[in-house]
Amino acid sequence: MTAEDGDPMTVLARRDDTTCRVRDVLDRVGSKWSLTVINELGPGKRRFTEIKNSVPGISQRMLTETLRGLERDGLIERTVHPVVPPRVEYELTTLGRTLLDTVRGLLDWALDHIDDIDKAREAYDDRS
Amino acid sequence: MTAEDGDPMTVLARRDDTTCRVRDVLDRVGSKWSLTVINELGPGKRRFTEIKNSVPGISQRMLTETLRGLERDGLIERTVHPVVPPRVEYELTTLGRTLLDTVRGLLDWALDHIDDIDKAREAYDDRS
DNA sequence: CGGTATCCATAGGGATACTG
DNA sequence: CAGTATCCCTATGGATACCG
Repeated sequence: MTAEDGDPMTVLARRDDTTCRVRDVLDRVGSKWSLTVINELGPGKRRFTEIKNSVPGISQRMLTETLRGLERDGLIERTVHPVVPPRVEYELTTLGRTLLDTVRGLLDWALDHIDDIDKAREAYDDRS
Repeated sequence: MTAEDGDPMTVLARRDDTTCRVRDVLDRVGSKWSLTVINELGPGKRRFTEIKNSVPGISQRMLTETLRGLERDGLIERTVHPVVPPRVEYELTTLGRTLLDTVRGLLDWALDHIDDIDKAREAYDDRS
């Protein structure tokens, strides 16, 4: 998996234009709410307000922007049902689904190591 | 928030205080340069300037801040060699190493799907 | 070399009000 | 319900200069 044959080249440094494009992707995926929202859509279709309620702390504005960004990147699909009151549903696309496992990996890692990190932070802050 | 039965509760919505702490971790890990830097330290010890050179676009200030944050979280260790000129080396801790695979997963995903995403963006922008 | 310190512009993002 | 539209403040982060 690694290119550890004495070559310190990494996936991100391989070529500069590729690097920048990877950065674009990371900026989207790593943006404040994206991972959370993608994970939230894992189980299936969700409505706007459902998502909003299950992601504590997100504002209406940020949810809209996050969803638009993910839609633009082809990771989720937005379906508007022409009824009143409006019903809008979001679901992962095939592409989005390929990201789901990775996202879960990161989220699970975070959950598993929160305590370690908290301790490390305390230790660090005490030292200084 | 309500916890209905049959509700698709997710890892992030499980409990509110846990949610917030996961957010903290995600904010660190998902911050602009962290994933890249962690990945960069995968192969082993690196010096400050080495890292800076292999992460195109990062400023000295941002690299310092990113490294400090990761150090505070116990993900990397900083070693200062008392020589002139100074020599400072960074390497992943055991904890940091547990994150490496996940990080690589995300980076690899980004690399693998850049083209898909670019196409999706174009298609989206054309439509609107 | 490996940082701080400072200044400063801009994007991120909250709060609130309004709408089809 | 599912958004826009504003306003406005703050954190992020680039550029530059200096330092042990």
